[in-house]
Amino acid sequence: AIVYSSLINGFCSSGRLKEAVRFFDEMVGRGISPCVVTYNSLIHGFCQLDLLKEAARIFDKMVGQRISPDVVTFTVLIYCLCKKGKVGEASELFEMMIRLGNQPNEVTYTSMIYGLCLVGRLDEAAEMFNSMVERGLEQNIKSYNTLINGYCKGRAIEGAMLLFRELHEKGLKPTTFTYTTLIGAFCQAGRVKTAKKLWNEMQNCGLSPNLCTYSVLLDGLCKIGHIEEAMDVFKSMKTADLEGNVEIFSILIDGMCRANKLEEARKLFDEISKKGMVPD
RNA sequence: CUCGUAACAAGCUA
Repeated sequence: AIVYSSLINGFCSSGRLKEAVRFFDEMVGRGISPCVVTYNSLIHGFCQLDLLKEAARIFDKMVGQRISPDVVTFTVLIYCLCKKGKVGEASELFEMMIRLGNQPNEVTYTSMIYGLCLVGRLDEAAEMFNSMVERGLEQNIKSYNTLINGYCKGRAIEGAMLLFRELHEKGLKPTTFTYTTLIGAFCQAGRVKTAKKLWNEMQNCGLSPNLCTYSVLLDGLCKIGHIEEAMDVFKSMKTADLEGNVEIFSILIDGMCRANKLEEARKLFDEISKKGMVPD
Protein backbone atom coordinates (compact mmCIF):
# COMPACT_ATOMS: atom_id res chain seq x y z
CA ALA A 1 0.00 0.00 0.00
CA ILE A 2 2.90 2.30 0.68
CA VAL A 3 4.44 1.56 -2.69
CA TYR A 4 1.17 2.37 -4.36
CA SER A 5 0.69 5.51 -2.31
CA SER A 6 4.09 6.77 -3.37
CA LEU A 7 3.37 6.03 -6.99
CA ILE A 8 -0.01 7.67 -6.83
CA ASN A 9 1.43 10.68 -5.14
CA GLY A 10 4.18 10.96 -7.69
CA PHE A 11 1.80 10.91 -10.61
CA CYS A 12 -0.60 13.28 -8.89
CA SER A 13 2.16 15.80 -8.25
CA SER A 14 3.04 15.84 -11.90
CA GLY A 15 -0.55 16.38 -12.79
CA ARG A 16 -0.84 12.93 -14.37
CA LEU A 17 -4.04 12.17 -12.60
CA LYS A 18 -5.37 9.66 -15.07
CA GLU A 19 -2.48 7.35 -14.45
CA ALA A 20 -2.70 7.88 -10.72
CA VAL A 21 -6.32 6.83 -10.78
CA ARG A 22 -5.35 3.77 -12.81
CA PHE A 23 -2.88 2.76 -10.10
CA PHE A 24 -5.55 3.30 -7.54
CA ASP A 25 -7.95 0.98 -9.33
CA GLU A 26 -5.19 -1.52 -9.87
CA MET A 27 -4.32 -1.65 -6.19
CA VAL A 28 -7.93 -2.10 -5.26
CA GLY A 29 -8.21 -4.83 -7.88
CA ARG A 30 -5.29 -6.65 -6.27
CA GLY A 31 -6.93 -6.51 -2.91
CA ILE A 32 -4.64 -3.91 -1.44
CA SER A 33 -6.57 -1.42 0.65
CA PRO A 34 -5.89 2.24 0.06
CA CYS A 35 -5.20 4.07 3.32
CA VAL A 36 -5.62 7.70 4.36
CA VAL A 37 -2.42 8.71 2.68
CA THR A 38 -3.50 7.18 -0.62
CA TYR A 39 -6.77 9.02 -0.49
CA ASN A 40 -5.12 12.24 0.58
CA SER A 41 -2.74 12.11 -2.35
CA LEU A 42 -5.58 11.62 -4.78
CA ILE A 43 -7.66 14.36 -3.24
CA HIS A 44 -4.68 16.67 -3.41
CA GLY A 45 -4.14 15.76 -7.04
CA PHE A 46 -7.71 16.61 -7.95
CA CYS A 47 -7.56 19.83 -5.98
CA GLN A 48 -4.46 20.97 -7.82
CA LEU A 49 -6.28 20.63 -11.09
CA ASP A 50 -9.22 22.54 -9.67
CA LEU A 51 -11.42 19.48 -9.84
CA LEU A 52 -13.06 20.15 -6.52
CA LYS A 53 -16.13 18.10 -7.30
CA GLU A 54 -14.01 15.06 -8.02
CA ALA A 55 -12.02 15.64 -4.87
CA ALA A 56 -15.24 15.70 -2.90
CA ARG A 57 -16.21 12.41 -4.52
CA ILE A 58 -12.98 10.78 -3.41
CA PHE A 59 -13.61 12.17 0.04
CA ASP A 60 -17.06 10.56 0.14
CA LYS A 61 -15.62 7.33 -1.18
CA MET A 62 -13.04 7.19 1.58
CA VAL A 63 -15.64 7.86 4.23
CA GLY A 64 -17.73 5.12 2.64
CA GLN A 65 -14.79 2.78 3.04
CA ARG A 66 -14.67 3.66 6.74
CA ILE A 67 -11.38 5.42 6.38
CA SER A 68 -11.44 8.45 8.64
CA PRO A 69 -10.22 11.68 7.13
CA ASP A 70 -7.28 13.09 9.06
CA VAL A 71 -5.75 16.53 9.52
CA VAL A 72 -4.07 16.33 6.16
CA THR A 73 -7.30 15.45 4.37
CA PHE A 74 -9.07 18.44 5.84
CA THR A 75 -6.13 20.73 5.34
CA VAL A 76 -5.81 19.85 1.67
CA LEU A 77 -9.47 20.63 1.12
CA ILE A 78 -9.33 23.81 3.17
CA TYR A 79 -6.29 25.02 1.27
CA CYS A 80 -7.95 24.26 -2.01
CA LEU A 81 -11.10 26.18 -1.11
CA CYS A 82 -9.02 29.08 0.17
CA LYS A 83 -7.07 29.28 -3.03
CA LYS A 84 -10.30 29.62 -4.96
CA GLY A 85 -11.47 32.39 -2.66
CA LYS A 86 -14.09 30.26 -0.96
CA VAL A 87 -13.07 31.09 2.57
CA GLY A 88 -16.58 30.68 3.86
CA GLU A 89 -16.69 27.03 2.91
CA ALA A 90 -13.16 26.62 4.17
CA SER A 91 -14.20 27.95 7.59
CA GLU A 92 -17.04 25.48 7.70
CA LEU A 93 -14.63 22.63 7.09
CA PHE A 94 -12.32 24.11 9.68
CA GLU A 95 -15.10 24.01 12.27
CA MET A 96 -16.18 20.59 11.15
CA MET A 97 -12.77 19.03 11.55
CA ILE A 98 -12.61 20.28 15.11
CA ARG A 99 -16.04 18.84 15.83
CA LEU A 100 -14.83 15.52 14.46
CA GLY A 101 -11.88 15.59 16.77
CA ASN A 102 -9.16 16.58 14.32
CA GLN A 103 -7.11 19.44 15.69
CA PRO A 104 -6.01 21.90 13.03
CA ASN A 105 -2.25 22.22 12.92
CA GLU A 106 0.17 24.89 11.69
CA VAL A 107 -0.48 24.01 8.07
CA THR A 108 -4.24 24.23 8.50
CA TYR A 109 -3.95 27.62 10.13
CA THR A 110 -1.58 28.91 7.51
CA SER A 111 -3.99 27.82 4.81
CA MET A 112 -6.82 29.69 6.49
CA ILE A 113 -4.65 32.79 6.92
CA TYR A 114 -3.72 32.57 3.26
CA GLY A 115 -7.37 32.35 2.25
CA LEU A 116 -8.49 35.23 4.44
CA CYS A 117 -5.71 37.44 3.12
CA LEU A 118 -6.60 36.56 -0.43
CA VAL A 119 -10.06 38.03 -0.02
CA GLY A 120 -8.75 41.02 1.88
CA ARG A 121 -9.99 40.03 5.33
CA LEU A 122 -6.72 40.97 6.97
CA ASP A 123 -8.11 41.50 10.45
CA GLU A 124 -9.57 38.04 10.54
CA ALA A 125 -6.34 36.64 9.16
CA ALA A 126 -4.45 38.31 11.98
CA GLU A 127 -6.95 36.92 14.47
CA MET A 128 -6.44 33.46 13.06
CA PHE A 129 -2.70 33.94 13.32
CA ASN A 130 -2.94 35.05 16.94
CA SER A 131 -5.22 32.21 17.89
CA MET A 132 -2.51 29.74 16.92
CA VAL A 133 -0.77 30.52 20.18
CA GLU A 134 -3.85 29.73 22.26
CA ARG A 135 -4.03 26.42 20.48
CA GLY A 136 -0.50 25.66 21.46
CA LEU A 137 0.75 25.90 17.93
CA GLU A 138 3.94 27.60 16.88
CA GLN A 139 3.69 30.64 14.69
CA ASN A 140 6.36 29.45 12.35
CA ILE A 141 8.14 31.28 9.59
CA LYS A 142 5.73 30.10 6.93
CA SER A 143 2.74 31.40 8.80
CA TYR A 144 4.55 34.70 9.29
CA ASN A 145 5.39 34.84 5.60
CA THR A 146 1.81 34.19 4.66
CA LEU A 147 0.48 36.97 6.84
CA ILE A 148 3.25 39.34 5.84
CA ASN A 149 2.39 38.72 2.22
CA GLY A 150 -1.23 39.37 3.01
CA TYR A 151 -0.42 42.74 4.56
CA CYS A 152 1.84 43.62 1.66
CA LYS A 153 -0.78 42.83 -0.93
CA GLY A 154 -3.29 44.76 1.13
CA ARG A 155 -1.06 47.83 0.97
CA ALA A 156 -0.29 47.63 4.65
CA ILE A 157 3.49 47.51 4.49
CA GLU A 158 3.87 49.01 7.91
CA GLY A 159 1.90 46.16 9.42
CA ALA A 160 4.06 43.76 7.48
CA MET A 161 7.18 45.39 8.85
CA LEU A 162 5.86 45.10 12.39
CA LEU A 163 5.51 41.37 11.85
CA PHE A 164 8.95 41.27 10.31
CA ARG A 165 10.45 42.78 13.46
CA GLU A 166 8.33 40.59 15.67
CA LEU A 167 9.59 37.40 14.10
CA HIS A 168 13.16 38.44 14.78
CA GLU A 169 12.30 39.05 18.41
CA LYS A 170 10.96 35.54 18.61
CA GLY A 171 14.24 34.19 17.35
CA LEU A 172 12.81 33.13 14.00
CA LYS A 173 14.91 33.59 10.89
CA PRO A 174 13.40 35.25 7.85
CA THR A 175 13.74 33.26 4.66
CA THR A 176 14.20 34.20 1.04
CA PHE A 177 10.40 34.12 0.80
CA THR A 178 10.13 36.76 3.51
CA TYR A 179 12.58 39.09 1.82
CA THR A 180 11.15 38.53 -1.63
CA THR A 181 7.71 39.49 -0.40
CA LEU A 182 8.92 42.64 1.31
CA ILE A 183 11.25 43.72 -1.48
CA GLY A 184 8.40 43.34 -3.92
CA ALA A 185 6.07 45.35 -1.74
CA PHE A 186 8.49 48.23 -1.26
CA CYS A 187 9.19 48.32 -4.98
CA GLN A 188 5.51 48.48 -5.74
CA ALA A 189 5.11 51.30 -3.26
CA GLY A 190 7.84 53.13 -5.12
CA ARG A 191 10.23 52.81 -2.18
CA VAL A 192 13.07 51.25 -4.10
CA LYS A 193 15.68 52.56 -1.69
CA THR A 194 14.18 50.57 1.15
CA ALA A 195 13.82 47.59 -1.13
CA LYS A 196 17.50 47.68 -1.94
CA LYS A 197 18.33 48.03 1.72
CA LEU A 198 16.50 44.76 2.33
CA TRP A 199 18.21 43.26 -0.68
CA ASN A 200 21.59 43.96 0.91
CA GLU A 201 20.42 42.96 4.33
CA MET A 202 19.32 39.52 3.23
CA GLN A 203 22.69 38.82 1.71
CA ASN A 204 24.41 39.96 4.87
CA CYS A 205 22.28 37.39 6.64
CA GLY A 206 23.58 34.70 4.35
CA LEU A 207 20.47 34.40 2.21
CA SER A 208 20.86 34.35 -1.55
CA PRO A 209 18.34 36.01 -3.80
CA ASN A 210 16.78 33.47 -6.12
CA LEU A 211 14.91 33.95 -9.38
CA CYS A 212 11.82 35.23 -7.62
CA THR A 213 13.80 37.76 -5.64
CA TYR A 214 15.52 39.02 -8.77
CA SER A 215 12.25 39.18 -10.53
CA VAL A 216 10.52 41.41 -7.97
CA LEU A 217 13.49 43.76 -7.81
CA LEU A 218 13.91 43.92 -11.59
CA ASP A 219 10.22 44.56 -11.99
CA GLY A 220 10.38 47.35 -9.45
CA LEU A 221 13.36 48.99 -11.13
CA CYS A 222 11.84 48.71 -14.58
CA LYS A 223 8.51 50.11 -13.53
CA ILE A 224 10.06 53.29 -12.20
CA GLY A 225 12.19 53.59 -15.30
CA HIS A 226 15.57 52.65 -13.84
CA ILE A 227 16.38 50.45 -16.78
CA GLU A 228 20.12 50.85 -16.57
CA GLU A 229 20.13 49.79 -12.98
CA ALA A 230 17.89 46.89 -13.82
CA MET A 231 20.29 45.73 -16.49
CA ASP A 232 23.16 45.94 -14.02
CA VAL A 233 21.25 43.78 -11.60
CA PHE A 234 20.40 41.40 -14.42
CA LYS A 235 24.08 41.08 -15.28
CA SER A 236 24.90 40.41 -11.68
CA MET A 237 22.73 37.31 -11.90
CA LYS A 238 25.34 35.65 -14.03
CA THR A 239 27.96 36.08 -11.34
CA ALA A 240 25.50 34.51 -8.95
CA ASP A 241 25.24 31.55 -11.30
CA LEU A 242 21.59 32.19 -12.04
CA GLU A 243 20.16 32.00 -15.54
CA GLY A 244 17.27 34.28 -16.31
CA ASN A 245 14.04 32.47 -17.01
CA VAL A 246 11.20 33.54 -19.23
CA GLU A 247 9.61 35.61 -16.49
CA ILE A 248 12.79 37.55 -15.91
CA PHE A 249 13.13 38.26 -19.61
CA SER A 250 9.55 39.32 -19.88
CA ILE A 251 10.05 41.83 -17.09
CA LEU A 252 13.07 43.30 -18.85
CA ILE A 253 11.44 43.29 -22.25
CA ASP A 254 8.43 45.03 -20.82
CA GLY A 255 10.72 47.58 -19.20
CA MET A 256 12.54 48.22 -22.48
CA CYS A 257 9.28 48.62 -24.32
CA ARG A 258 8.00 51.10 -21.77
CA ALA A 259 11.22 53.06 -22.16
CA ASN A 260 10.84 52.90 -25.93
CA LYS A 261 14.06 50.98 -26.28
CA LEU A 262 12.60 48.58 -28.77
CA GLU A 263 15.92 47.46 -30.20
CA GLU A 264 17.12 46.49 -26.76
CA ALA A 265 13.88 44.65 -26.26
CA ARG A 266 14.43 42.70 -29.43
CA LYS A 267 17.95 41.80 -28.33
CA LEU A 268 16.59 40.37 -25.11
CA PHE A 269 13.92 38.56 -27.02
CA ASP A 270 16.49 36.90 -29.23
CA GLU A 271 18.44 35.91 -26.17
CA ILE A 272 15.51 33.84 -24.98
CA SER A 273 15.64 31.54 -27.97
CA LYS A 274 19.41 31.42 -27.86
CA LYS A 275 19.12 29.97 -24.40
CA GLY A 276 16.78 27.35 -25.68
CA MET A 277 13.80 28.77 -23.88
CA VAL A 278 10.39 29.31 -25.34
CA PRO A 279 8.82 32.75 -25.07
CA ASP A 280 5.22 32.75 -23.99
C1' C B 1 10.41 2.86 17.20
C1' U B 2 11.31 1.82 10.01
C1' C B 3 7.72 4.43 5.14
C1' G B 4 4.38 7.65 1.70
C1' U B 5 0.42 12.81 1.65
C1' A B 6 -0.82 19.12 2.98
C1' A B 7 0.91 25.53 3.89
C1' C B 8 4.32 31.04 2.15
C1' A B 9 7.26 34.94 -2.68
C1' A B 10 7.89 36.90 -9.15
C1' G B 11 6.16 38.94 -15.20
C1' C B 12 2.40 41.28 -19.99
C1' U B 13 -3.05 42.92 -21.41
C1' A B 14 -7.91 50.48 -20.71
